[in-house]
Amino acid sequence: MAKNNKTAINPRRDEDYPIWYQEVIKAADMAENSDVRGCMVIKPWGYAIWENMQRELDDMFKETGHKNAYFPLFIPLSYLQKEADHVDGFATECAVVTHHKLTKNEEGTLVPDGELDEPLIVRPTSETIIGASFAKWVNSYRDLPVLINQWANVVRWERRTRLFLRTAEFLWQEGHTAHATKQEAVDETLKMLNVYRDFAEKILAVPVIIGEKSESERFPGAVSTYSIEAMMQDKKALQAGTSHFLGQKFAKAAGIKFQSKETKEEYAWTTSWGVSTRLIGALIMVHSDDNGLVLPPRIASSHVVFLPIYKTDEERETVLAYIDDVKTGIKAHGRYHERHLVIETDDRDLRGGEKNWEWIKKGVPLKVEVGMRDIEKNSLAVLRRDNPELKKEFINKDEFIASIHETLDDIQNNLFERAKAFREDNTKIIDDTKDFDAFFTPENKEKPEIHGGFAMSHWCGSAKCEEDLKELKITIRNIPLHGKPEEGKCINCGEDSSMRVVFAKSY
RNA sequence: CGGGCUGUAGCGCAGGGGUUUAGCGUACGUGUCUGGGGGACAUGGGGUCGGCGGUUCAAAUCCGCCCAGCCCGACCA
Repeated sequence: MAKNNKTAINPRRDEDYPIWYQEVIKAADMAENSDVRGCMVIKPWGYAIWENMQRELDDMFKETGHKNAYFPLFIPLSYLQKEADHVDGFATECAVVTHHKLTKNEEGTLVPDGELDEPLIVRPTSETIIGASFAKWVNSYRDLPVLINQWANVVRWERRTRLFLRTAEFLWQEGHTAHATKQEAVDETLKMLNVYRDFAEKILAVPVIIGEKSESERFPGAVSTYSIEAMMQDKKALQAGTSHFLGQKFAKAAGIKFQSKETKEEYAWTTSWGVSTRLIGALIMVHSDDNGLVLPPRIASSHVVFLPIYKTDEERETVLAYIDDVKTGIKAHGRYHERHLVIETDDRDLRGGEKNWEWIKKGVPLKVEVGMRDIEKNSLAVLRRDNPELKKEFINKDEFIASIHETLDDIQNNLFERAKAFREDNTKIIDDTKDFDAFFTPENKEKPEIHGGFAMSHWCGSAKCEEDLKELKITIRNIPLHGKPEEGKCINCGEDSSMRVVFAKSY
């Protein structure tokens, strides 16, 4: 059998990152483009990740007092219009429903018919329609706070789409809350931002920077927007989740009013926050390597795959029985972080090497080969996907069973630490304009190599400086919440600045 | 929405007005041998050449329009 030195994914990350990304998705069988422009089909291996995200997040939302509900897919056009900034932000990317039936024309082809009096838009986000409900639900300070989350699909008619990162239709959750006081709403906004950070770091093993968005990057209609920002392996930033303090703007637009203790009529203070299937894109781009997907165990579609190796039917029985035995042992060991371990046995009649590579490309954390030789030695041939050398280890069966949770945790931590080290290696404190320009300028302009990273530099706070820096194709990702106040000079204009912000190229 | 590149079998590609049935690699089916890192041999099946229209005796091939994908911009959660 020829030893093969080439990588499973072509091109490699350093050769062509965008194509590498698509190939990883294809090789892992996670999703594909559909016949509908900009929309994807999420296949079982990819969807399982989303289901796991949903379960983990849903628990966290419930623990912080939120309840799930569901609101309509369609939003009357007039609702969107109620909040001026909101309209400006979304009007250019709305799918609009104008008819309610189809009829056959003379040629026998189906054409839209029955024009609606008022067009409906397919929700790009639900502030306005949920606001309308809140307005009905809230009359007294006793009705507050209202803490609602919805799991839904939304549509944004994006010009340029990429699987998971930006699709015309995507899945997400959107939390919407209403509060009696400003402080309470601000606290909620930050609380959920922290929930997102915990989720990203603990479950996805993706380190993030939490911070506030600059005015130009703010959610349309928000008073302030906060984000979690992650660094991908091409050193670009990805906004992985947002939390918005909406002030009283949407409350005023929708009429969410209540009578206070002091019997005064007041507008509520609202928030909204969301994460989407874009997180799957983040997961791929943070952990995967030149051999395909690498999944952190806490979010993995499956945790362990057994590959039985045998020659005869008799051996097959023996091997499968041995595997069953190991499985039973693992199950008896209890749940992994309150989740049943998902264990597969791949007994398809495929050649060994091919089957091996398939699971490597799918990123399953532990791949275990079992053959007669292992059985004789009461051992297992285990491959940890986080091992870049792809070297398998022979481990005693009972030890494997006893330590499987620790092994999975070790993989989880390893992936997190690796991602964090990568981000730290590529985050620079830069005060000199020339250094700053050089940092963000590729050597090869025609086909830019992977370069840059996060620059922690001073910013005076003006929108003009932010605009000027777009020449370098960078934006302010966010203003870190826990940054130490520090006097300095704006990297663009040299004016006084009291804060360092995160500059980066982004998705 | 602008610029560039690309659409031929599941995937990757060749062919670039006429060569009787459109090829190659790989994947897929069957058989034998194999089997602990991407097998071997044999034998099969699979195609509206992205779509529509035009030029022509003849179009995968030339022309026009459209659609889709990717990259770069603009725009944007």
